[in-house]
Amino acid sequence: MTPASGPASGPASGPASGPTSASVRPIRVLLAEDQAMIREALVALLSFEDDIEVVAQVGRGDEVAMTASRTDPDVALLDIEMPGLDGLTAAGELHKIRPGTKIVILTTFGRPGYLRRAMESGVSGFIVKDSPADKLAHTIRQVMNGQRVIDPDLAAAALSEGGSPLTPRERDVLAASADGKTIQQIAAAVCLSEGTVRNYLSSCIQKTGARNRTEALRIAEERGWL
Amino acid sequence: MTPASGPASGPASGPASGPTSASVRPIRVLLAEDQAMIREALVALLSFEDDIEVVAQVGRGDEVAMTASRTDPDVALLDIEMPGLDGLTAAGELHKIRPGTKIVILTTFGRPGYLRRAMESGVSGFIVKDSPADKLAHTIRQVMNGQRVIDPDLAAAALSEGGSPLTPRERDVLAASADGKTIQQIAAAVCLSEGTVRNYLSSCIQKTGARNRTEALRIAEERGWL
DNA sequence: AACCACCCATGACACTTGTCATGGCGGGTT
DNA sequence: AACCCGCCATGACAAGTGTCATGGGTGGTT
Repeated sequence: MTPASGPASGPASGPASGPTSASVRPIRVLLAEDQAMIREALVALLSFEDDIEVVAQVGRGDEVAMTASRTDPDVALLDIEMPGLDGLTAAGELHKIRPGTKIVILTTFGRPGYLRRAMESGVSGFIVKDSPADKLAHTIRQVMNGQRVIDPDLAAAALSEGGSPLTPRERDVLAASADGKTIQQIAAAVCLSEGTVRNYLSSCIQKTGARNRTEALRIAEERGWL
Repeated sequence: MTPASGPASGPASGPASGPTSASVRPIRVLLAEDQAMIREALVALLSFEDDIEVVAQVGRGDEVAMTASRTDPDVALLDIEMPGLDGLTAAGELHKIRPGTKIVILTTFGRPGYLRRAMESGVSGFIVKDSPADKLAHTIRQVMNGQRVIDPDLAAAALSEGGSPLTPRERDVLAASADGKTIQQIAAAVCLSEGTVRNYLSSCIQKTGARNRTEALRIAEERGWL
């Protein structure tokens, strides 16, 4: 009952002529978004564009690569927050096996660290859900033209921040300290001595400029250092 | 260019006959959701329903009541996470000035505490964004018929939990402890002695069964005790 | 009046956490 | 070989945090 709910419903009736590009064959889009209602709403939104066709939908990050191989999309539209595999990792995986497929990240949080990781994963576009709706179709057409689309404010913020100063191990320990876990629990989770955990956390706190491990975790998350 | 972007675009051509109800006049819907792209995508989704018309969109909670007075909707569809005023408070406000308007909460997180607060605010429907897309239109029609629509799992979870055991002051202090704040900072924020803050936090930790204030905060948030 | 719940505060104590110095191990650089 | 960096660990100390007992004040209930 919703539009384009099948994997291949065919192009819109008549010779498709998109608002900007005049290609006969519509742009084939894979959409990955975990919340079903939002996913189908985005499909509805794109169904109004004659030159764009959603050929596949997935609700988990770990289904992106396989579904792309099967449905051969031109553009993959990926949310970041997804079960199974986050959108950024899924982007890297997809870019490795299908370098020709353009990738657009569509996310709620415009964190500079996300953007940096996205650029390292071969992503062509990065837009936030706060943007007006027409930005979505517009971005899809632009990346198909070989352009890169990045929110200007976000790009500036990402450039002003350097890369993560945390060593891999520090990162692990800090990440394991989420949800108010005890030093004991963290030590058990990462298989380390409690003293070592405290040392790592201490240096995380130093490097983030925080006063707690809780605050350090929050700061590191915002900066995309996890 | 997006469907139903104007406040009053009129009913669909021909005598409207909805899939379930056979009313001539379409159901007038007010949509409140802060993320512009999602909001317009939901509008696109609802535009496929002949018996439903989105007559107003807002991106802030504090605009709900005023816009409802101006546009006279039958149903208000409210997200919870919004700037200005959260959706639950906005629901209470709206229910007070327009008790006839049905209210549906559409949210990302299905927390039992949210549901309880929603019920106290005169809400008729409560659905999560994980639901399939057709649930949205279906829910709108059901609440128009005077029915209540609540996710069964959520209802069970909310019933199994009692109300908040936290006293108002405990709630304040715990809420002020977010983001890894120090006891000093919390005390300054709520204008209390440091010792008193520790006492309140201690009882919060007791009542939540947590081992930290960090974990206590997380638990209280999940249960909707804030 | 007696009682209870909540509010606020203080002080003492024990536990957890953050910091620092120190040292051994492995790998890569100069 | 000397050096630096990251990894892991220990021990000691200081600071922060959680717990408990205690007490005074307010307002509502029985």
